[in-house]
Formats: sequence, C-alpha cells, structure tokens
Amino acid sequence: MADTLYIVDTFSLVFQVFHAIRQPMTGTRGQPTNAVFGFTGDLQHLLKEKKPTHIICAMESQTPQERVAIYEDYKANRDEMPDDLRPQIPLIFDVIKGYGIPIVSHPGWEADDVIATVATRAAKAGMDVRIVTSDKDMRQLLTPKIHIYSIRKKQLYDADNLWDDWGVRPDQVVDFQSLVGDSVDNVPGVPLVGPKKAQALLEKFETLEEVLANPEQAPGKKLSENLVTFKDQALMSRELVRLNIDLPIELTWEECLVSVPDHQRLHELFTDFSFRRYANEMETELAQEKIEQSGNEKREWTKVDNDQKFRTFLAELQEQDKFCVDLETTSIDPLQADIVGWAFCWEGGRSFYLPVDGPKGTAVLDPKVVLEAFKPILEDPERTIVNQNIKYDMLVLRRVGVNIQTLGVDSMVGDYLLDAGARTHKLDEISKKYLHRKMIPISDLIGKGKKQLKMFEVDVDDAAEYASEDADVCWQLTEIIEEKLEEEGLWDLYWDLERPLIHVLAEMEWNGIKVDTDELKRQSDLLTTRLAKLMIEIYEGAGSEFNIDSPKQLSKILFEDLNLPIIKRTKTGISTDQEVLEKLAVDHPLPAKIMEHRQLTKLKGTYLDALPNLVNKYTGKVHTSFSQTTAATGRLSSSDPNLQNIPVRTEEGRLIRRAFMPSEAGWKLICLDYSQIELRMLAHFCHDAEMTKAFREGIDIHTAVAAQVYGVTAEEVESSQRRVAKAVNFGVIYGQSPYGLAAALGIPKEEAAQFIDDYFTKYSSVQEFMEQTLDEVKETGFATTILGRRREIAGIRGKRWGNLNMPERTAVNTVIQGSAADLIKRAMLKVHARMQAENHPGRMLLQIHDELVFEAPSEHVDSLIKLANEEMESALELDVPIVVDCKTGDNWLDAE
DNA sequence: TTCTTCACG
DNA sequence: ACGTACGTGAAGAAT
Repeated sequence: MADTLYIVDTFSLVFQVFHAIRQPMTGTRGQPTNAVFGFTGDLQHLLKEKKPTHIICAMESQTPQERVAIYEDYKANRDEMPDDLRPQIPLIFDVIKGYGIPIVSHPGWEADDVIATVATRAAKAGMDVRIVTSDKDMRQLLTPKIHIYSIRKKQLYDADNLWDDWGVRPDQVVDFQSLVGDSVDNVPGVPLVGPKKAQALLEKFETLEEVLANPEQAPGKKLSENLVTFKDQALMSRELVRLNIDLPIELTWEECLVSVPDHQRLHELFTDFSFRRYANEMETELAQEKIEQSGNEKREWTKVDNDQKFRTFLAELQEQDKFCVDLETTSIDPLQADIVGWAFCWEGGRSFYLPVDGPKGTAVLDPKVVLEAFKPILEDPERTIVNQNIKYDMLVLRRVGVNIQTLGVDSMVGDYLLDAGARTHKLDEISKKYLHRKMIPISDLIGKGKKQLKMFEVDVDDAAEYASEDADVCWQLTEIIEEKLEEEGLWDLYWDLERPLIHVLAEMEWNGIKVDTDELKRQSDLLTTRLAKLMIEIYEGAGSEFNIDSPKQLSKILFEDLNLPIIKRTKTGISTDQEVLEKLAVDHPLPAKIMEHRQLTKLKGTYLDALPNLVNKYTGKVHTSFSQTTAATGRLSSSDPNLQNIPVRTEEGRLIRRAFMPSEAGWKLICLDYSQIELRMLAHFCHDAEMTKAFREGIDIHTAVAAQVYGVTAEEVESSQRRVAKAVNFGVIYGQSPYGLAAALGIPKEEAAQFIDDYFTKYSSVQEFMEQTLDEVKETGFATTILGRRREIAGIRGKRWGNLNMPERTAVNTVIQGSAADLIKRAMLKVHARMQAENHPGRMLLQIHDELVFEAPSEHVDSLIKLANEEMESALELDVPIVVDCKTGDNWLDAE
C-alpha cells in the first residue's frame, strides 16, 4: 500500500464548521469554542477513520499578496473574519500542534498554492494525496494520485466526479474557471459565460487560447463580442485561478508522518474548552499509554491440589487475620452458583488456587473437606475478608452454610466512592487505573458467545493462573484503595455506611420476594387477547400489516402512508414516542391505538412474561441483584429483574403488583416510604424559612409553594396552580430550564420562564443554595452529599439559573438525589441492626430509592412498622421533619 | 452493538 | 453538534 498524505485546507474547514455550529459553545473562561470543537472532530475523523500515513495542515501566510499584485480587487468580496471566530484561531493552532500535525504555509502565498505545491510533490514521490477542502479551485489538481475529500459528505472526489459536474477534464479546470469567474473570490471571468457555456466552448476548442482565438464561432452575437472585449480579463483571471505548484517550501515527508498525539496537552486543552467527551478520551489514551509502558510483571502463585499441600496451606491460612478470598463458580447468579475453586491472597502478595472441581481426570480437592475446614476461619469475626464484589461470594457461601462475618475493603465499592462517575468498577478496569496492569480476560479461559465453557470444564492450571491473578490483583487493590479512601476523607463513609450495607443488601437478595406466577399468567393471557384485537384494529386503521414494535416501520405508516405531521426527530429517524403519539392522536384514531399497544406489550414483555423465568428454582422466589456501584449519585440500582421499576403509575400496570406477595402463609407485605424526601433535603440545604415552616406544619408542599408564588392563601390555591408549583418543585431538583418546564407543563417557554423567575424571587434561598453549590463544585471539582459522598463534575461554567447546562444540572441534582440516597442507606442499616438486636422475624426485601418493602408475620407487623418508622425518621437529623408513610397488605398492590 | 422506547423514583 | 429536567434497567428492532 502506498503512503497516503492528507492535506487539510485548514481555514476552509474552520469557516465551514464555524457556520455549521450555530449555537454558542463556550470554554471554562467563556471563550467561544464552536469552531474549535467542529475542527477537532474533523481532525479526529481523519486520523481515526481515514488512517493516513502522513498529514499536514496547510494555511495562508499572514500577508497573502501575490495575487493582489495581479488584481487589486482579488477576494475583495470576502467577509471579514467574524469576531466570534477570531479568538478561536490560536486555540485551533494549539489543537493541531497537540496532534503533532505540521502547519505548513509560505510567505506571501495562499493555502491553495501551498496545497498545490505539496500535493504535486507528494504525488511525484508516489504517495496517494487527499486534499480535505470544499474549495472548487482545487479541482485543477485532480490526477489519478490526487483526490479531493469532502469531510462533510465523507466522499472522495476525482476526475470522474468532475466530468459529471462540469463536463471538463482536470487540465481544463483553470480555463473553465477563467471563463466563468468566481464571485466569492471576486475573479471576474467573461460576462455571459456561465458553467454551461464554458463547458460547451471548451468541449469545442479544448483550451482558453483557442476559445479566445475564435470568438466569432461562439454562439450569440453578444457573447462573441464579450470574448473579444474581455479577452485580457479572462487571461488575467487565469493567472488568479491557476495555482502555483513550484513554491520553494521546505518540507520533508518525515515531518508529515502521523505521530502519537500529545495526549497530556490535548487533555488540558479539551478540559479548558469544556469538551468533556474529548477530554475523557484523552484521559483513556493516557492511561493506556501508562499501561503499555509499565507492562505486566509475572507474579507467583501456588496450586493446592492434594491433601498434603492442603494441610500446609491450611496451616498458613490460620496465621492470617486478613486475606482475600475469591470463588470460581459455575454461574454469575450467586444463588445458582456452585463452587469450582477457591483463590486466596494475603500479606506478602502470595496467591493460591484450590480446585474442588475440574475436567475428568484432574486432581482436585474434596469440596466438603475444604468447606468444613474453611467455615470456622471465614466465620471468625476476628478475621477480615477483602475482595472485589464481596456480596457475590457472601451469597454463594451462604448457600453452602457459611456466613462471612467481618468485611474489610471491597475494591469495587471502594473505587465507587473514590470515582463515582467511572464507567464501571470492574476488576480489570480498576487494575489498569491503580496498578497499570492488564489482566487475563475471562474470555481467554472460557471463550465467548454461545459456546462458552463452564468454569469446571477449564483446564485446572489455566483456571489457577486466572483465579490467583484475580485474588492477587484484588489484594493489592484493597491495600491501595484503603489508603486512598483515608487520604480523600472517604474512609468513614466506606467503613460505617457502604461496608455494612453490603451485609444488608446480601440479606435482601437472599430473602427474595415471592411472586404468584399463576396470577402473572392470568394477566398475560388477558393481554394476549386484547393485543390480538388491537393488532387487527391497527392493521385496519393503517391499511396494511406491519411490525407495530418497529419504530421504523411505524414511521412509514404514520408519516408516509397517513401523512401525519412530523413532530420531532431522533438521531436516526422520525420519533414515534409517547409524546409524539399524543399529539398525533388529535388528528387520527390510529396513534391512540398504537399507544395502547405499546403499553400492553411493555407490560407483557417486560414484566408479566419475563418475571416467571427469573424465579429461582431452589427458592421459588425472585431474587433481584442490587448494585451498590452503578448509580453515580449514590443510589442503588436493581437488575435481573429490576424490581425498582414495577409499574404503578397507570391502573393497568399497577395490577402487576398483585402478583408480589409474602413468602409465607399468614405474613403481610409492608411498605414504608419517605414523603417528599428530595424536597425536604432541598429545604434542609437552603434553610428556607417558608419551606421549613410548611414541612413543620405538615402542609402539602406543592400547595404551600403555589400559595407563595401566586401570593394567595393555601386554601385559595387552585389545582392548576398546584400543578405548576409541583412541576417547578421537581424542576428545581432536576435543574430545570424554561424549555424543560414548558415541555413538562405544555405551556409556552416564555410563560415557564416567568414562573421560574417568580419562584426564585420568592425563594431566594433556593437560588443562593444553587449558586453556592455551583461555586463549590467549580472550586473543588466535586459535588458533595450530606454524608460526604463525592462525584466528580467537570465543566461547570456560569451559575445563571434558568439556563443551566448539563454539568450544572448534574451537580445540583447529585447533591440532592445523593443526599437522599445517603439517608435511606443509613436508615437501612439502622433498621437492619434493630431487627437483629430484637430478633425480629420480619425480613427486608426491597429498596426503591425512597421506599423500603418488608414482609413479616401478621402478629409482628405492628412492631416492625414501629421499629422501621422510628429508624427511618431518625436516620439523619435535618432542619425539617422527616415523615414516613406506611401501608400493609396481602400483596404489593394492597400495600401501596 | 446501538438505538428507541418506556417502566420506576 | 449536541441535547432539552436528574438517575436507572430492559426489551425489541435494526445494524
């Protein structure tokens, strides 16, 4: 493959993106950055997608005068550089330099001539040349080796394309343009000659000389005259159009080689410009470089696969008061997983693997003997156990009768506190982050896709290497993370909140919740019937059959066949979401049916039909998995199945809750939920007298706010006013914009802006809290919650409320949502502790952000409510009272 | 694997 | 160009 040189027509591109990106973009100091952003994206596209071997950025010198000497009005029609663009030019230079791309210009000459010279030279040297420009003048350079690349259209342009456009060969372009002229560059040309006439003339006479030599043969009297009158003007135009390919530019191909970008410098620049995504990419690259530099050192590990070795190992384990234990098992679901092997690592970094299962004929230890020997050690409260995601191992062990007592650092949870915003907290990821060490991917052992092996089918030596690396890396990580947590002031949050919470979450997952699969089946069957009918009606209404679940096919029906108006677009097509369908429903009966169909298929597919498959075959219950390390704000998340999003807002969906029930006869479900917890948290942070008063007096907060803003008494507040107040209240928590509020309420943006204004006039303390929060986040780089949980937030700019950007909204919301998450986590610990202390037979089953669900024998319901209520309401001392509402029932529907 | 949509707080 | 109120997880279609 020949080398490929990309020549970037820098200013051509810069002007293009500057005009393409209309909305203002600003960096951390308010400097405009839209053109920098667009240009950076273009460079990245070229480097990543086109993968050139060589690249340069060509531009004109400060004083391009050569052509002005020929024609003083040359480019006189060009606009001055816009004020918003000028300051971006040095920034663009910085970016180009950061990528290590040479900037090439030549005194007195324009970029076009520089490009022509370099391109011609490179083609002669055997390179394939791609000129990145939208400038038509460059077409004269086209050869089999030199093509033009349009970065907007992502298309190459060659002599064939030229023939299609103008009907001339590349060597005729100069003559063609000399005749036609160019208003942009103020090249005069010959009057009356446009592209069509020029093409015809050149087809007949081949060259400009011949055209001018035979003016009488041109069609039309006036045109013939013009060819005589404007002969000199045409010849001068040719001097303007023709590019110089002989500039004495000093440039070696060596300098043009694509090199490794200066990731450090680019990271600094992109952070300064608030290009968050690009900055993150540079960070990843930096980390990658470090890993590649450091390499992996081989660490020692020992396989323990006979009784003799096991006795020796056990004696050593007895000596340890802190160690990492990691299980290799048959399933990622801890409640269905059987142990295949045990990996350990401790002080001194020595690691071990003990297989208890493996391919036929390999030496393994007796699982029962091993388990019995380990049980007292693992259950010894004086010994601290560390690992990555300990909750998993706790549950696997609990199934075989082992209850781990004392937890130390969980590397996953620890990293979550140190770096809440990280994409994941998986072991290989944090290993790269803290140890700069790459790990053996599990796919090396078991493969990937359909024919994955089970862990016990893997060669024991391979399993041993893999497993002991896990334990080894994890041990090192827990040591480092412990130190970091202390340094960062996050140790108490870890030790007193997140660490004990692991026990509570394990307990809840272990408990599981009973679902009535017959009830689910009944409801599913009902929906099947209704859906069948709906489907027929929809096909009739549409006039044809199609896949209703396919947004693409649905768009065709709605917007092509029925010609309904397009309300909004998605990235790849026309939106057909709920909001759109609601608007369309006014014009046509079909959208309403689609909406109903959507709702029912959702209920059926995601809940009614999916849940029975997730019932555990041993317990007959569903055991969700709570993730402690997913939500960047500090909330938990739930999956497999997600029991935090069981329908409740619509009557039909709500019925699904009837299928969730107590797991034993004579027991009840109990739901306790915090009332308006996020708004109370807001009132607490603001120390707002009015809001605090409303909460202390137990007045409905939305009514109270409506009364304040509208200047009426609570009794006079109308339901529409309360609705607006409620939306504004939520808006405050989410970081509202007039746009968002307008969308939520279905009112004009100006009206929404007015409400927000009025709100902040009445509640200036809320505004102060916002501003204070943003100041703090800007200064420290972190949003911090009531218990000191932190989330890194970059790119905070102004603090003008009503026009917040993503980082600002995230910052404010994180403080409120995260503090509410802190509160309920602490409540869970206290409730759990009380239940243990009082030996309460009830069980904690679920947490749904501001709500806890329990089950208990009927006769113990009251004591549970009392206990839980007390602990939840006193979980934290706030400026405002914390109120918990409670309901009980024979199923989740009745208990809501 | 990515996109769109929609269920929850 | 991006996204349009914050935070999640899951399903089905399209790629």
